[in-house]
Amino acid sequence: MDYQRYATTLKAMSDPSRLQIIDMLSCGSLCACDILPHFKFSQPTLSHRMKILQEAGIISTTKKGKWHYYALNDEFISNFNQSAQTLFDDGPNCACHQGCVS
Amino acid sequence: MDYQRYATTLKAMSDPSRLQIIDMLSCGSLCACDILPHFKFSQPTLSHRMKILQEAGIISTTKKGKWHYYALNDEFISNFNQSAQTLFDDGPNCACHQGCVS
DNA sequence: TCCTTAGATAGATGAACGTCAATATAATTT
DNA sequence: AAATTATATTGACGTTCATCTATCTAAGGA
Repeated sequence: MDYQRYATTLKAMSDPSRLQIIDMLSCGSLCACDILPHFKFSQPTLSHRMKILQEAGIISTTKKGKWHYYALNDEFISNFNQSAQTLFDDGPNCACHQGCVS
Repeated sequence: MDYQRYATTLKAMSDPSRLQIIDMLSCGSLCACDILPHFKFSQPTLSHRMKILQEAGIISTTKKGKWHYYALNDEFISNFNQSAQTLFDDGPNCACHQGCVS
């Protein structure tokens, strides 16, 4: 499995407010102006955070008029669940397949 | 859901080598001296990383003679999977339950 | 055209993180 | 007891990260 790629995804998620944003997006898309009032940080900080989520492949942006709508990527969720399963199941990188006695 | 707690877990996981260590432990326990040769970093760095994983509740340590054995915590895996499901499913913090139109 | 609103970008600053060399501790072996 | 092996701790240093203020762009409305 691609540890680097999965680590990048996890790092983008590893923040309480980014998790809350993901939770908020789990039933539909929202624009930044809907998200911002739920948090204490500034607008540039939200913009920065959304960029992190986007670069990690977690969300996508679509533009409508002057609003930018953010939505969770479906592949993100399925990739995430699959990576978790691969990680926790016995696999080729698992210790017991490399000659170690556990 | 407890975003802070879940974020702490994800942050501890959000590193390629720590993911690889979790993968190695997914079928049994290992001591540090079994893990270290798989990586390029030094022994103190491994010790530091194991402490991060332990403080996040991901692994537990048991001492046998001069060896410290590390093992994944069962609750970690079940908590992780449950948190993921809670996050991605519609829930009370989801946008559509807070008066936003998506 | 000017003003307002939504959002992004730039640059600065302080905090957190990863790493290593050196050293400490603890168990084992000789 | 002295040497060795396994691991942890300390302290330092450089890097990355989160945040802010200020500014910029783009779209809409007066």
